[in-house]
Amino acid sequence: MKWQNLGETPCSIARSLAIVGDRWTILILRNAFLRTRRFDDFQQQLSITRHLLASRLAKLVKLGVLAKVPYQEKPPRYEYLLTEMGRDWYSVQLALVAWGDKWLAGTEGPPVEYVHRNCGKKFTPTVSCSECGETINPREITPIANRMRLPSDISLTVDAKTK
Amino acid sequence: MKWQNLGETPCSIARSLAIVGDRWTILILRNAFLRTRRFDDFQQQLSITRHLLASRLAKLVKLGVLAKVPYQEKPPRYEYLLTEMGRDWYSVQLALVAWGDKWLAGTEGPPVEYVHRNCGKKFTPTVSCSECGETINPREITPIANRMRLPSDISLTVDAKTK
DNA sequence: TTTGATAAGTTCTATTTTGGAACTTACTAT
DNA sequence: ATAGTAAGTTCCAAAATAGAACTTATCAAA
Repeated sequence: MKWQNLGETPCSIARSLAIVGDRWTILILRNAFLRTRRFDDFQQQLSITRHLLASRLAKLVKLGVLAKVPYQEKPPRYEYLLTEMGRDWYSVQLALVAWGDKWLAGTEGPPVEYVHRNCGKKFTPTVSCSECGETINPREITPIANRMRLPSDISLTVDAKTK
Repeated sequence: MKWQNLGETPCSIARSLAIVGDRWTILILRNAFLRTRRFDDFQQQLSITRHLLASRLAKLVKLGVLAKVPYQEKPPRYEYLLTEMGRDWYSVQLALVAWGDKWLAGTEGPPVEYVHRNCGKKFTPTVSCSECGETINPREITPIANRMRLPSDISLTVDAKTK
């Protein structure tokens, strides 16, 4: 599989990875959500090379995740703002944070906590069913292939024994 | 920033990326959730080089995401099974699928749909608040740094104008 | 009017990572 | 004896990345 083709395969994971499938891109988006907008700020905060940053930002703009917006004309200067598509990435970021908090935080607890202002409480981001609201358990999900060919043919179960 | 250090920074996103921050690893986990367990099956399904597959599997085993379990003794053969930590990754995967379905599926609709057997319906994975159950909107979240230094100092707002 | 600073990149070379293919080891089956 | 299977390892060429310096455009200060 070549990375150029990845975005064209009938799999939403593969397609997403074609955009955000490298570590720098995800860190750039993390900082965008923390209100970083300018080239040099990203560069200094992340210690990313300028070359890579330029190419990642250009890609995110091309694909519609960020918008490059002028903030002054003389000399021309731009900032990178999250689009609606970019803002929607927040769900994935929160899910990633929740996983890291649970499995990688060690004894010190999570590096960042989140308050949901609507209810005023610190919370754990939870992936739930849009229809019944229940928290998702992988064992209770059946994937149905529309156009993607699944490696095996059937439903997802996680701990099944070798036949 | 060097990748070796990424796992040690006080940020759950960075730490998670130290494990799953490359595209192959995420595709390996995708297929693991579709019941693939053996080296050659992963290799053929993904068209990944054997060398990379071996190194990615070893890393996932070392970090506790997969378990390498013998399934026969003569000759010794192993399969790679998701651990609890690995199964928990499913939340992130679903969030990623939901994002890809929404923004990258085009007119054909999602390549795979998911049924929540508990309620019997096709659903969209939704990230919600563990405390009040509401769907999360990034504008309603305030991150609180415990040990991570935030680039700016304050709360997250996505579309604020340049000052 | 030279010097310095700032922002947003681009260019250059060295190093690291990845891709592709063949090879190895330890069995089993014909 | 030959072929097949599973799980890797080895080798080399090609691609991506890191690190540092350089460029362009403008403003501000000395």
